[in-house]
Amino acid sequence: MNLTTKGKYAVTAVLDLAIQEQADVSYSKISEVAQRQSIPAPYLEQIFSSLRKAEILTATRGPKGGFKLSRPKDKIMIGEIINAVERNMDATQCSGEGICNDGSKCIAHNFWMDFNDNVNEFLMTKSLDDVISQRRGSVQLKNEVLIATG
Amino acid sequence: MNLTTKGKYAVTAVLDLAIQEQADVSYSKISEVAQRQSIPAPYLEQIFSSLRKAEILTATRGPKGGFKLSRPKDKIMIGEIINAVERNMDATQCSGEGICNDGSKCIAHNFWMDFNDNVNEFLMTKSLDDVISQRRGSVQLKNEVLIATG
DNA sequence: TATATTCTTGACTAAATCTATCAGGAATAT
DNA sequence: ATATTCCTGATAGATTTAGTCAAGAATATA
Repeated sequence: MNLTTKGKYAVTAVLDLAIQEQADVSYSKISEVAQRQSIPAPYLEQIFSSLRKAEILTATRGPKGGFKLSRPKDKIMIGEIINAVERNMDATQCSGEGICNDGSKCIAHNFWMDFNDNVNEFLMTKSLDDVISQRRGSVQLKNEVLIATG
Repeated sequence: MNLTTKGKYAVTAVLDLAIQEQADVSYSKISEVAQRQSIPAPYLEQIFSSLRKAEILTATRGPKGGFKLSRPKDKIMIGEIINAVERNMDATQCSGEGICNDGSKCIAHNFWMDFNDNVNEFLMTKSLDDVISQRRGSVQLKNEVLIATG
């Protein structure tokens, strides 16, 4: 499993675009986002390129050009962003193939599959809108209550 | 956030010791565990050393020596094992210090803190016993139901 | 006591990955 | 035309990972 600076920059930068959209700004330049969020601009270029290919962002070139969200901010999930730029978020050693110990499932295989489910569930149910509205996802809150009551 | 081969080997190897204990085997040699679980023995040596320092395992040297769990298998949590061998499982850029954007919290800071909580909750509520009994943690099952029903 | 066994410690290394940088090109608004 | 902005691909240093290796210390057993 992998969650690096790249994925974190990606989430921050896309959140920045969502906030701009809220303020009625359409396209933002890489250099603007980079400066606001303290991200190296040439690195962000790479990251935005991946996000555009993943159809999370839309770009136009030339003066007044830049990037914007390709969808409403409640329809873009944090997990999508991470998957678009990170190598892999799978916790199994075998990419889920079940060949982690000499061709068979290792004794931790099912545990890591459960872990994957947990992480993916979390990341795929949090939209940009949830995050910038400070709304903690309702699933997460209910989960916390359950844990507290056993 | 980091979850590497090392952490996965660690979980597998400690699960192996838990299974051995269930079969009334007390001490297991590194070489035995390594072979059973397809882990390079000298690497496992390093890993077990960390786990001993974290008081998850107990070792004795000499013939008939080896490693065993330092506590009952329902009192050792998977999260402890990972924390003992991995560099850091924190998803924030700032190690939680809130200085991730030019000295202040970045706009994703609270989200990553929530993510940390979710992951830690999962890993710290799963014991070795839970995993080898194939018991899915009750928290996780309840969570799944909630998600399904909205 | 001698010996084989097993952990203990620390140094070392090759390969992979991460975190960028940079240059040149293509599209577009004015 | 020209300035602007994205687009693409190459490159490279630093860091981390995933191990290996050697020498030493403790212990059981004969």
